[in-house]
Amino acid sequence: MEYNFKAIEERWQQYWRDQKTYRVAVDNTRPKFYVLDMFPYPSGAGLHVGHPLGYIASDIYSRYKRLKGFNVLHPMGYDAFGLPAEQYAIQTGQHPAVTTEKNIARYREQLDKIGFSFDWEREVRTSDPSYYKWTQWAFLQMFDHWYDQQQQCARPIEELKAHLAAQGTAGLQAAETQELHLTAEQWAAMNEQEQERVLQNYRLAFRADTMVNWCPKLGTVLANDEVRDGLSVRGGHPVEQRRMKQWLLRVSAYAQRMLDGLERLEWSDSLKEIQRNWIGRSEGAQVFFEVVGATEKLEIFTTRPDTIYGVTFMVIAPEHERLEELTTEAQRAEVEAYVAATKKRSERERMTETKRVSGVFTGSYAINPFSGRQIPIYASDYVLSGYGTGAIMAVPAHDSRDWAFARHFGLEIIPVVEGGDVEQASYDAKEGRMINSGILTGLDVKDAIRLMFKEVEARKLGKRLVNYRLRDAIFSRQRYWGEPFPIYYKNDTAYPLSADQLPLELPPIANFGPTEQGEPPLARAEKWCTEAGEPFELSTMPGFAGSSAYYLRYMDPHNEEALVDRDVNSYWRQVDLYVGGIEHATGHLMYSRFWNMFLFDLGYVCEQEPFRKLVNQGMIQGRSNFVYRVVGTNKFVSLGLKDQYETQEIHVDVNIVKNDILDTEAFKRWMPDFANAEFILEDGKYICGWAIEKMSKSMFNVVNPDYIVENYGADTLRMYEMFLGPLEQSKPWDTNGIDGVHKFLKRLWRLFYDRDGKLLLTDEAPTEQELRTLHKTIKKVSEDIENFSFNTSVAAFMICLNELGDCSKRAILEPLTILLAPFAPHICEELWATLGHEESICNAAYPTFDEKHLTLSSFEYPVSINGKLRFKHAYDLSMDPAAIQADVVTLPEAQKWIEGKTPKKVIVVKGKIINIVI
RNA sequence: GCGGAUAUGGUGUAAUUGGUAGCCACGACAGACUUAGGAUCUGUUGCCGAGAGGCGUGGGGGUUCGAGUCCCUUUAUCCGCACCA
Repeated sequence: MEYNFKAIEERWQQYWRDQKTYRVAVDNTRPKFYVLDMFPYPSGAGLHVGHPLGYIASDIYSRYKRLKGFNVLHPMGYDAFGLPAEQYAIQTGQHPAVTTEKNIARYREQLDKIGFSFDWEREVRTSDPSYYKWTQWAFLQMFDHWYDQQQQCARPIEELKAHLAAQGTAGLQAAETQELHLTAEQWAAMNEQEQERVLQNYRLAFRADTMVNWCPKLGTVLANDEVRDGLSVRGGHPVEQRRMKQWLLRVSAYAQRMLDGLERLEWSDSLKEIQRNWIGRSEGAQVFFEVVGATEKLEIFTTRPDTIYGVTFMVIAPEHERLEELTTEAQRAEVEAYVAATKKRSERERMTETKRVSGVFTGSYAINPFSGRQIPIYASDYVLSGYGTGAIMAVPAHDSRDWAFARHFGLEIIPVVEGGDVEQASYDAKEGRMINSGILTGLDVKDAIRLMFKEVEARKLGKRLVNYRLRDAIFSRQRYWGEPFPIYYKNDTAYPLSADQLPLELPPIANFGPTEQGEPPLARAEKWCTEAGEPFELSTMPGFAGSSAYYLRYMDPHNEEALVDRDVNSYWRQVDLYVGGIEHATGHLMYSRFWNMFLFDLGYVCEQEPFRKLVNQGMIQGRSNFVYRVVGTNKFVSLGLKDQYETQEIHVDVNIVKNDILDTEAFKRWMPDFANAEFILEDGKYICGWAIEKMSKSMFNVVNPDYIVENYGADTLRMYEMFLGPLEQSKPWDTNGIDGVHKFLKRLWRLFYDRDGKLLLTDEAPTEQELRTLHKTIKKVSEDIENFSFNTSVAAFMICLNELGDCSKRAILEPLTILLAPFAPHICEELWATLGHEESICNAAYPTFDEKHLTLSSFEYPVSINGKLRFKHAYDLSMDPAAIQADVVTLPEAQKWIEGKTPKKVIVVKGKIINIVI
């Protein structure tokens, strides 16, 4: 009987469904383990062979943990809101809910075929009202809280109101949009709307007029992580800066905690580094500069207060709110022209032309508080409005950008740190002795910085300050297919719905594009207002809203009273292992941490961090194949001969190429154009060229998992994806080579059954050699799984079979079957049944290795390190210990190696000296 | 510009973490069985060399009895951030 993977896989998938094998529940008698995959956005294209890579790895780990006795939570769901479904809707009029539903069905079908151990009863969909109720709920909680910097904790807005009523802003240390100074009397004198405007300055979910990334093509604003190189990540459309009133989340309030929290996470160093950069903490000072003829001082942020004597001018961003006030009549025309020109330049242009110096003099002067000199104030787009205060003190001698600006406008350059030649370039290094710097002269830079921090505070010119690059997240999108805001308006003031009014369901509309007035699509909805007629918010929430707490919902997906029950949450606690792509480093993985910390502050969850350990699987790229058409003919020339002709390279479907050899008949059938193609072969074959490219339809290099499952089975697919290389490494998919893994499973099968289907199992006692092989494999495989080194564990299985030869002994095969079950669950279930077990192999116990069988052949070998003798323990199972002993000989020549000293022993293996013991 | 990662046969990779470089596979070559092979099995396969032998982990240097592994330097590729004051 041959290994009939198709029948086996169908049978066991059905069995798992029927028996609810993968259903989990809270069980206080067993330790828990939570393994999570980043849930997919169900796109219309379905899964390609790269998508399941992480799912397979996490499934292996889940199954392994379960066999080890853990109660494993391993859920799956769909990130179902999103732009592609909406754009498809705009083009075709099909409701996004319909296409999403269809795509999910397709995804589920593909996932099921691969044999995952998901508990599907816990499935969540972010677009489901019973799910997004809790997204809206969390938003309302953020709306109702502010961040107390002193207690490092979110607190109810009522407590803030009480504080304002009692003492105004005095003594308030809150995360805020801008610094406010109010007395209790001023607060009391405000009407409701005025008070609300003040509160918006503190709420963790708030509305503000800010510069946003506006994408005209998509008709929506985008968050910073959704924009790359001035283009939208989705679609690659140009993005421009615009001032708009938007909802934001005060993510920046948690910057320091998110930075500190990284220390406690088992994430890769590179990922932590990306988040550190994104948070971008920098220590410096806030300094106020007096402006000639103005009452209000100009506030700047600097990390180099030591260079203040070298400040020869100031620069503010073109968007700076005081630009107009600082512009003198004489300069007005020029400044306005500059601002207009800046606005016209897209974000992309601004970024690609960073070397181009531009700017304009405002006509105003400030006074350097230390040197007392008058210095001109410029506006330039090299100063960003969003960072710090949008204004800088320029030190051309020690900042390359200021230097370039000063050179361009002929401004003075005063060196204040020894070390460089300011005629040639700025000297940016933070080391050297201070010169030309009044009280600082003669000090080392580091001491000067320290002294200046004190001086600035002593002279009441400003204070020490930590700045973060991390911006608040823009939370509204002018789109239809997202969560509606549980917000309505009265006199342009936002009011929250109460929790019992949730979910606020997305209303049906027929046309999904923006209105002619440029309003979001929800403006088309009928009766999109409260019963009293107050209009609801027209924007919807962004994609990251729904994915920010889904891991919590999986713990308790059917709870209608709470996002997650407290007791349930204190059992599952947090995700122990999270597997997903690194592309979410600055998006989802930041927002989730923020969201979770916020819920932690409110006492809804018991862990600060959502994901304890995180593994980033690499991207699977495509491996494209090419044929070479002789120009002007329908003749195709094989790779090795193509240089003899003038050829044109054409992508060919990788599914009709095997081991780079083209199936010429299939090629003729592939496209009408090629029906009567002729071939110039080499050695009777047509060899294709190849290249590594992104996996995409247009390159004809998409390999579908269904195709692999159909032809080789899910178990082969699972093992081959792992065998391809280290999990975290990006690598191209190459179906060549899958035969090796498939052959392995067939060989395993043949240890149980012969060709005629006769059972080969025996109860014979295993030999010592066989036991050694078994226990070595147990040790290797379990260590490898713990280290996510799945490629080497697959290799270990192959070595194991090679060594076992045709051993059909139950005592060897039974533990081996359990060992392999996480990788190839279907065939192992079948073999497990063959071994006479009635229960699923998922309920078996993972075998442990016995040192006894390993120590037998292990030996200690001496190593001398820095002249000291140490012994290392080694398991070299390929060697007979007796033979090793025999190889220990003394060689006179070895004395030469150690310069005269007499060696005690020289260890020689296969005639080579591998060690000399002194 | 700053930061991070990687570099090993024709290909994917492995190496007890400083101890026989190339495990395990793919591919290729040869053979067996076969009407047939995109089935199965056996053998060979880093490079040069008929052989003995020599050379070999991107390049150069260093530490060490011993380096793919550690240090310095350099090159290439990939990724992240990027007027962040």
